[in-house]
Amino acid sequence: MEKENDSWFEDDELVRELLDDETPFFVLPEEPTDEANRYSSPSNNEDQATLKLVTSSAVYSGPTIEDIDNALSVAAGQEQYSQAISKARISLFEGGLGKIENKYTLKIKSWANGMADDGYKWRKYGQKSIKNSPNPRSYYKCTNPRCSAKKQVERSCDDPDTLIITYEGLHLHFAYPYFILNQPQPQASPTTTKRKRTNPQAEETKEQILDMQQNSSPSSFSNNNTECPSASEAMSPQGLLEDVVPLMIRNPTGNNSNNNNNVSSNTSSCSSYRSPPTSPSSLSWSPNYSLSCFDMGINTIIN
DNA sequence: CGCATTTGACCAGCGC
DNA sequence: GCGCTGGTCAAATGCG
Repeated sequence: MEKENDSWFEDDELVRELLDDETPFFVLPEEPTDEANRYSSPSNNEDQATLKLVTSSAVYSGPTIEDIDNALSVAAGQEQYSQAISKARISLFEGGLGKIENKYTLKIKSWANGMADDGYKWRKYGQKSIKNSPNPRSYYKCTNPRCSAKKQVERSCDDPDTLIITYEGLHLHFAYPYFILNQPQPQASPTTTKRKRTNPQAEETKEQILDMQQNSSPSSFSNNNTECPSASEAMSPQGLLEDVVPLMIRNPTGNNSNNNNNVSSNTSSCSSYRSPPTSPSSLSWSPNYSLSCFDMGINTIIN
């Protein structure tokens, strides 16, 4: 919660916007073509794909692997992204990422503090002993009340140095920055933006997003996750990958010498709410580090 | 005192 | 139906 350094100020601003019920931070473009021109980098296809995802948002029933694959496949037809994403996926799976039903699993070598950290803030809510395994399994939930992401951490019984981390669900809040905004300066005139008329479909979706913001108090969210629109559908392929990519950063085979590269320069292009690593026992790396590392990978591939 | 973690109880799903 | 197993809940505990 406490601010680590100046680099968090931008994120704090974003978080405040996200949490402010009075401010319609996410608004669909009135004129998609104009928006597509505005967000023309790297390609209009990306915006159209994202728009498609946003406008097709439905009742949130929990992200699935299909959601991820579908979202990824949206960009798959686009030359730049299909290449980038396919490479990223290959890299992920080569690094130990596995896919079991609706969960992603990752086996990594633990070192130093012996804990795995992906840059998100997790709350441990349970621990169970596992049959035929001397090591217990820990259960974590994302501390963001709007997020249903969970993960399980256990040690491999074959190799005590290997952590088996199972990710289930997506970081809903992490999808927020990928909503298309029709206001370059969202704080300029919130009231006018909120009631601005658009096409009916866009208006409906905007209302869904606003409803999500208003209904997603911790209590209501915990009672009923269906209040939320599909995060996975509203998420860009980049965001989806980032949800699992952070673990790759900790892959022992990875090149950790890149830690300090482009940390600040990339946060603006991919600002997001990623909770600071506050769990004393499990967190040991910078969220900006994970973010920038992925950005470097994707940007390198794309460029 | 507030927050995170621990830990035992409870519940649901599944196989026999 | 019963027992086993995994997942979740919530009170107790610890720590800063």
